[in-house]
Amino acid sequence: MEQVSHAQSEQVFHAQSEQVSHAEKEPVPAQKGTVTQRAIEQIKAMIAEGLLEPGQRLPTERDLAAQLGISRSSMREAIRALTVLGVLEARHGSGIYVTQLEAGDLLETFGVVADLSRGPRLVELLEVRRVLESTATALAAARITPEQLAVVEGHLTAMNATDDPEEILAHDLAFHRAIAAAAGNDTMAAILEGLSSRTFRARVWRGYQQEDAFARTRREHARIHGALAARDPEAARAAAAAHVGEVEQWLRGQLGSP
Amino acid sequence: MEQVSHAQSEQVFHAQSEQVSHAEKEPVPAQKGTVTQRAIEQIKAMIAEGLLEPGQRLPTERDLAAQLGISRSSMREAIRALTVLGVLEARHGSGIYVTQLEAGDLLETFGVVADLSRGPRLVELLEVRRVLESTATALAAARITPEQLAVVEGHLTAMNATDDPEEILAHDLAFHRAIAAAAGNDTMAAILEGLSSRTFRARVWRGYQQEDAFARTRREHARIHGALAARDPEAARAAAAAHVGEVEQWLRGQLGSP
DNA sequence: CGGCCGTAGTGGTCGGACCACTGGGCTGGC
DNA sequence: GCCAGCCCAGTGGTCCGACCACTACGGCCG
Repeated sequence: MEQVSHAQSEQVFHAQSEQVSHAEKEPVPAQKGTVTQRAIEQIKAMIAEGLLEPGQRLPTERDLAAQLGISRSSMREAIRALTVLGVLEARHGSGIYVTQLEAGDLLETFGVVADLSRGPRLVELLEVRRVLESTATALAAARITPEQLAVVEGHLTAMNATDDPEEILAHDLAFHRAIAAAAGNDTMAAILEGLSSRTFRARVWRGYQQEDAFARTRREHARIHGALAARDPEAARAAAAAHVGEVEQWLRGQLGSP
Repeated sequence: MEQVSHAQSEQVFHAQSEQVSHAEKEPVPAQKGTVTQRAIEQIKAMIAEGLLEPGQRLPTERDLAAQLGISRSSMREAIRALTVLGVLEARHGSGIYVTQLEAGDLLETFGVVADLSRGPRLVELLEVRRVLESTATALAAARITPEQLAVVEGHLTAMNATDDPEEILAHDLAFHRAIAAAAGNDTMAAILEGLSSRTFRARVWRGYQQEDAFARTRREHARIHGALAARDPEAARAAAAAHVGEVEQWLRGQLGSP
């Protein structure tokens, strides 16, 4: 509405486009895509080739921009992009650093998928979670240490000791997180973390908890814990699959009757 | 080195910081994080709440920036961030649009994880892939249509008809992609796509193919195809798990002797 | 010797100018 | 009357330069 007259037609052609003035002997100047996109790829490539180690500090934005022959603005966009991907980390006043490139760093964006999905895709996500969660639980049954098992048990009892839905949800998350951690596959744990993100579960639970879900959930969790304590991978796998599958089936039924 | 004298100490304090000058009755002005980060969250929230439908066009960068009370530069960083996440899509000269928010759009970034992972995490990724791939193959065995099966078969024969590693790799990818598509879970297919990204597999294969891997791969693929044709989910699951597990075990052994 | 403080340096933000591309309306030829 | 082509307003892409907010380091003072 309040779009004033831009008057951008009085363009004096300024000699600004000498951005690639210097000699470029490359057979293909690789003018593909935007300069920002190119910068993203180049930084990614530098990391992939080992020129940038995890935790290492990068040159300043100004230097990086000069190095790749682009403006600081474009370089900042590239850095921002790699920041949200969990590849880089910018510390105000200090510098830009490569993250540890661990599963948790890179898979944080996975939560966005869960947050923005709805309808049929929620069921698909739960199906993926069922597969991974059951596997992780089975692995945990074989590898879990007594200390880790105690943590799991702690969340189980804490979850049974309260009626506050918020607290129950928190301990529910921690329960599964502890199991995933005990499975020994950080990547799988990180994916499951994303698939169980706070907003995602809260959204599903909003209606699910109105059923007799609390009692059922407690029973299922007890069964999972029992299988872990018994070091029975197959029982653990079955219990976990049934647990997630329960919610999955309920959600599948909800799709037809909004 | 060639860092010239910035001379940025002659700062005349300009009245520029009236960015939040207007009345803000919120109990907490939510000054958390950077303005760009806030913009990202706000746009994400708009989409999550349904204010922005998939495919819909957003206001211009300039309008959006004005709406949220930030500069166009910061807004552009936010847009760029959401672009790399597969949430938004910018078309030069036309406008900014919300993507279809399908699994493929949002999980495209998953490939970055595979590209930047190395060492033990590669094994973890293969373990995840083994779990998902075997499940997807089992599902496909139960649901695949004759047309889809024909496509799978086509890639199998094409892969057996050439000796060009590049071409074999391409058909190998397409073979598994076709199976994943037949499983009926787009989300799972998208994740598997990321786990089988071109650069990822090329890196692993670089050494793997020197063994007698070609013949073995062909045999395993034939076994998978046979299970699909026989509509035998359990056999398909086993064949797929063995196929991925083969590479997984080889890679596991490689870790000790670089 | 230790804490305080100044300051250089770095990421964060802003505003404006200009470039490159798209799309629809206008014009002119057929 | 219709279609092709041109024209141009609008929009994303890029660049620049200034300034703000924060960090880290080192010298100064008690």
